Amino acid sequence: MAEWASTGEAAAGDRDLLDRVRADMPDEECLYDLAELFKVFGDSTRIRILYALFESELCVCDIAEVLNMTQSAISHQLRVLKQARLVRNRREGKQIYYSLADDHVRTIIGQGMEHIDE
Amino acid sequence: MAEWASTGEAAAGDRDLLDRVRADMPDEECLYDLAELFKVFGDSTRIRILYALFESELCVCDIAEVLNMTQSAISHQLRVLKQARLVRNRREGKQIYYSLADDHVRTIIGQGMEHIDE
DNA sequence: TAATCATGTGAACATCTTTTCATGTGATAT
DNA sequence: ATATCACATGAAAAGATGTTCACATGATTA
Repeated sequence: MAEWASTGEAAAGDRDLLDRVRADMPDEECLYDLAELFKVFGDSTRIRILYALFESELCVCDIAEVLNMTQSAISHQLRVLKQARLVRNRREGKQIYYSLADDHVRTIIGQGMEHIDE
Repeated sequence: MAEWASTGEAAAGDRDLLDRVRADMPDEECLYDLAELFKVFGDSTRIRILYALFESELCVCDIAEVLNMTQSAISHQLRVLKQARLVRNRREGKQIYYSLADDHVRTIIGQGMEHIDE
């Protein structure tokens, strides 16, 4: 028996399997963007900011107060969230109000919650 | 006019709003776990591994070949994926086959894709 | 048993991240 | 205009992360 046919599952199609996997793989750029997106969710400060915005739009100093962090730290993170188009902002006088950009945020976080609650 | 009533949106409920936001915030541990989970998705190597496993279960060396990376690097990443319970494995002779642990993986990645395709 | 194959793992290195600190910008009020 | 408030931003320091390298483990075969 040839060595490439040694095991069940992966044995059948075989040389084709890896080719098929390669073929179905999205392009490099897409995968990179996807990883970048999840990286944004991968920080508890940013997760907390997003959760805060679930309730209502908030200005920077309010977020800072709720999370008990410096305004500067929050501002840096809001920039990351904005670049990922997860939040939007609008100015009102001196303050700038941030809100969730769309519903994917809720869905993604919701699915994440489901997974850890297993 | 008192300064705390200066703007529209956040002005009404007011002192209550931040309290409400604080109240609805999941506990620290939960938020941390959630961030940890997304951190796992936040690396293009791991995303590529997961995508490869969309197609079929695969052994470590096959994954390494498909991604054109060293077996060691893949092994390290599989450990991370396993600790996050995103993949499972089974032994078959010398080889160890990895597969997706559940459907949250597909859902989460799918939602991520939708977001970047905007 | 010894050799070999597939995989796991610890340490080291380079790189990237997050926060802090100091300062810059834009808007309001005096 | 000047002071003040809310926010943004660059640089630096501390910490976390991913890959490589060398080696260990576990299973098969000779």
